Amino acid sequence: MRLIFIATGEIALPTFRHLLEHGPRPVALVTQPDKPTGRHQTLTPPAIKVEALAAGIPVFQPEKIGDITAELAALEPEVLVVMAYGQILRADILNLASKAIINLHASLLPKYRGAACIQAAIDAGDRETGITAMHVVRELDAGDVILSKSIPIAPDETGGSLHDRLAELAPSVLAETLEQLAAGTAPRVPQDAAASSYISKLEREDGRLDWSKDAAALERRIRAYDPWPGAFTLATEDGRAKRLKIFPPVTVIDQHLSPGGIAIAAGHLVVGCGSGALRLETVQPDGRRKMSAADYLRGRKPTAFA
RNA sequence: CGCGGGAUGGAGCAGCCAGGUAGCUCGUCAGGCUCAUAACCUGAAGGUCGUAGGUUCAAAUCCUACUCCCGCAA
Repeated sequence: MRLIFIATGEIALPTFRHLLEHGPRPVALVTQPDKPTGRHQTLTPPAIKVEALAAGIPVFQPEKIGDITAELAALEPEVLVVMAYGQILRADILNLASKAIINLHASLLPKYRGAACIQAAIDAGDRETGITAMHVVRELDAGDVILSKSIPIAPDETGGSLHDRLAELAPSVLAETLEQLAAGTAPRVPQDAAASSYISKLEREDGRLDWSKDAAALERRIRAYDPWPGAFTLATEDGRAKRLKIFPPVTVIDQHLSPGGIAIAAGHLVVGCGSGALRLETVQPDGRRKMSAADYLRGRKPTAFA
């Protein structure tokens, strides 16, 4: 089967490797252009590009995938597989493959269409999530579903741990999908639009905690947003607001404090929420490295979080 | 050279702007008190103030270069 793999995010790596090892070997990889990244804005290639080149797979990095429609068509693909690519596909791309264009999405569709699907599942307190294989249509993540596999979400699950586990789940979803497509037995289940939800891309600023919310919800958010985009608050120290990152785990405790109010006792740092409170374990002041809440309190004297 | 913060005994910080041989909160060790404790009291050890130069009678403090850590931004 002639397959073109279209992906950028690291969640796609295990699936790409699986194809390299067990086939069908992709005839090309389409990924995002190298981008300036890190503290010094060095131009960095996507990790998947590096692996593709090492394996001798041709790589395309168009600014817009529509720019290389002809080149992709010349490869006469039967199947396009899209996973965490990061660009919206134009209509002419959707018709390139003779057999199908499918997308692997990290949620149990129709829930959590969009970019931040992994964080959304934890944030919402769901008990399970998964990988869904579907046909790509114009509307984002709205195509007919072929199959999905689910995994449970652990009580201490973080966005990072769930990301990694879903990445490992994806190869088997794709393998089964390809088998069924080849055999002509692939189901095609329309999504229930009424049950759908859309989660837009997260920005760093989205990680700011709203202490008026319920303690349990904040605890979930801190786990969901770790390591990206991270959770933070503005800590008032000496009358000045300083950014303070907050890392899991945090513990929900039954203590009454005003939202954003702080209680310090025996090296513990407790923050009041809309209902209940959170005991913090690990924080990181602006410009400093990650440290325990007890260490933080030794050198800093926060009076409130906002 | 994208912008910015930082490097001070084991930990987290102050001191630097207006140079004059180092301080706070803890930890560690010894002893004391206590039924007991992450409690309290007394004492002790532990730092060539990131590295290398420079200015000066004198540098943690001023100047230069370098190394490393971190935040923003992507």
